[in-house]
Amino acid sequence: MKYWLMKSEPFKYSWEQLIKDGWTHWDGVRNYQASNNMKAMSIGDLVFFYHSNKGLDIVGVAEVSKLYYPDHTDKSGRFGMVNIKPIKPFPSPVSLKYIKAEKKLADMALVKQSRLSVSPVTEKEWKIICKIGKIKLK
DNA sequence: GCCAACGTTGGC
DNA sequence: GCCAACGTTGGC
Repeated sequence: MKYWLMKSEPFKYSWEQLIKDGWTHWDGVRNYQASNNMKAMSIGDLVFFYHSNKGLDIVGVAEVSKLYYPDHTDKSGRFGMVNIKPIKPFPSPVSLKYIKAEKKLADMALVKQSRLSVSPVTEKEWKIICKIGKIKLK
């Protein structure tokens, strides 16, 4: 089991929209590091859904539901995507502010590489954030 | 709206 | 293969 974090601007594609849709393909990534992270995902891996620009918090947990495949919106054929489906919203969303203030989370890629839209999360970080956000998975 | 960080492009 | 110029992301 691996853990990830994916960013989306809520006015482009929000958590609420994901709930409505039931699933989505994560198209539009044009960054090798982000794309490679998606390549490394397995079915059932869990994903924090983060709202960038507006909101600035982790609002829900999603699950990888389809392995990396070519992004049809990328004409160059260099980048791919995965599908995800929503699992659960956070009863208490975890803000970037909190993550920055918490020493144990200071090494998160979200903080260190603020421009990376798909990043890995360690098991330790995952557990801390779940606890803070008061989310119980199954 | 500004700007720092950083990825990409293209000339050499 | 280097690096300046440029574009984009995203927090503030």
